[in-house]
Order: sequence, then C-alpha cells, then structure tokens
Amino acid sequence: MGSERGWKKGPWTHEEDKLLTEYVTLHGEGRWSSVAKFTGLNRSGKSCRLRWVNYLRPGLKKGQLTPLEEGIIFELHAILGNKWSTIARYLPGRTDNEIKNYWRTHFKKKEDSKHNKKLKERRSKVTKEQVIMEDTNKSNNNENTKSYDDETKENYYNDQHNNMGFIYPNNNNPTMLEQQQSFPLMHQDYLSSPSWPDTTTADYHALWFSLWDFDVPQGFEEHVNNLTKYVLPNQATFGDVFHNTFLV
DNA sequence: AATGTCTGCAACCGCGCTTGT
DNA sequence: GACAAGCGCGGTTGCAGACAT
Repeated sequence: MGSERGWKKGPWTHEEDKLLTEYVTLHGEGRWSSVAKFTGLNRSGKSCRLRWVNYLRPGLKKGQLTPLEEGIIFELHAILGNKWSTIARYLPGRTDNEIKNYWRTHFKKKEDSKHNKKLKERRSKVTKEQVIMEDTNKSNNNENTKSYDDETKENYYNDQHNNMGFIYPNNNNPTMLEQQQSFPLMHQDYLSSPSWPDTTTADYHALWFSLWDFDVPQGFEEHVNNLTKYVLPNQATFGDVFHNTFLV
C-alpha cells in the first residue's frame, strides 16, 4: 500500500517530528493512517506509529540502561523469550525496540565467545546438577571480591548467556516446562552477583514500585517457587526472592 | 591520515491478529 | 462468514559514528 503510494522513508526531520507531535496532541494515539491526511506528512501510518512509540512519546527514557534494567531484561527474557513488547511493559520509559536492540548487542553477540565454546564442550560432559553445584561453589569462593567494573559485568553476562545456551540446547523455542526447569540454573550468578544496584537509591525505588504496579508475567511465580526450592531454601516469600533475584 | 571493520540504533518489512463492514 | 483495513509485533536492514589497523 505505502510503497504504491510513494511514502517517504528514512530518517525523520525535526519538522516531521513536530507535525506528528501536533497531530497526536490533538487527536491522541491511534488512527495512524489518518496522519498523512491531516498533517500533510508523506509518511505511512506504520512509520508514524513507530516514530511516535519509539522516539516522540512523552516519558521515554533516553540513555543507557541501568544495571537493574539490564537484569530485569535478562530475567524476563529467560521467562518470556523474545516477547519484547511484553518485556517493555515492565520497564517504564523503555521501548520494545530499544530492549530488542539492547538484547541483540549485549547478549546475543556473546554466543560465539571463547567462553561459550568452553561451556559448550562442558555441556557434553556434565549434568545440569553438576553445573549447579560447580557454579554454587564458585560463587561461594573468591569470585565475590571482584568489583562491579565492566570486565566483571561482561563475564557475568557471558555466564548468564552461556547458562541459557546450556538450558536450551536447541534454543529457539523452549517450552514453559523447560524454562521452569532451567530457573535454578539461571540464577546461580544472579544470586551471587558481587555488586547489584544500590537498593537505597531513588532510581531503585522508582523501578521497584513501578514493577509492582504491573502484573507479574506468566510463569514468573513458578520461577520464583523453583528458586525457593532449589537455590534459596531459606527465603520463603515471593518478595524475598524477587528482591534477591534482582537486587542483591 | 586513510581505510577497513565494528557497534549501536533508528527505521523498515512481513506477518498475523483484531476490528469493522 | 468473507474480506479489507488498521494495528502491533518480531525480525532484519541500513547507516553514522567509533574504533582498529
């Protein structure tokens, strides 16, 4: 449709942004296909919607994701898979596109790392239980003394990602059962992460409460139950585990 | 300084779902 | 129920700037 009509493509100009913003201010979100008619913009409805949702919409956060947001993304991706828009609902001010891009650049690319190759070799030799024990022992030893610098952070993500690879050997479409079974393994490094965000900051509180304003994603509670069962037997409540999962 | 490569991000595309006629 | 239009989502691409050689 759009291409037949010869819609403009490519980067948006300031003037186009202004026209689109004025339109949405007057008419609200939706009716995207009417934007061209009302504003004179030579952009498809799809293009207008995307520009608004990902760039112009008020309340969008700009700049780097915080470590807390990174952790939430990783957690939710483990549960939900590539449901970027669903994940975005738990990160106020962040868009699905942003999260998707972030995932691809910060997690996906680690797939072929040396670390991953080593882990792949190991996968063929050990059981899940052995890996859990090994990771637990590691985290209980000297690893905790590292500061939360970039290198540590990168290693940490590598571990997380590699654990995912281990959990989903055929990867693409893990079942809910597979995901639930994987949770204890997933969390070894989270729970022993040397330095997770400071829970006393305003930023943390804002995010924490905003999270609780939303529904808990499907499967998350089971995930927490598994955590209490396998990893944190002394921490009985959902809130405790959630807290420790994301924030300790 | 010039060139090649990598990275991050904005934007596009195709598909499927929903809604209206 | 069939069809078309609108919309949202996930995957992919293109490009500018950063970085490496």
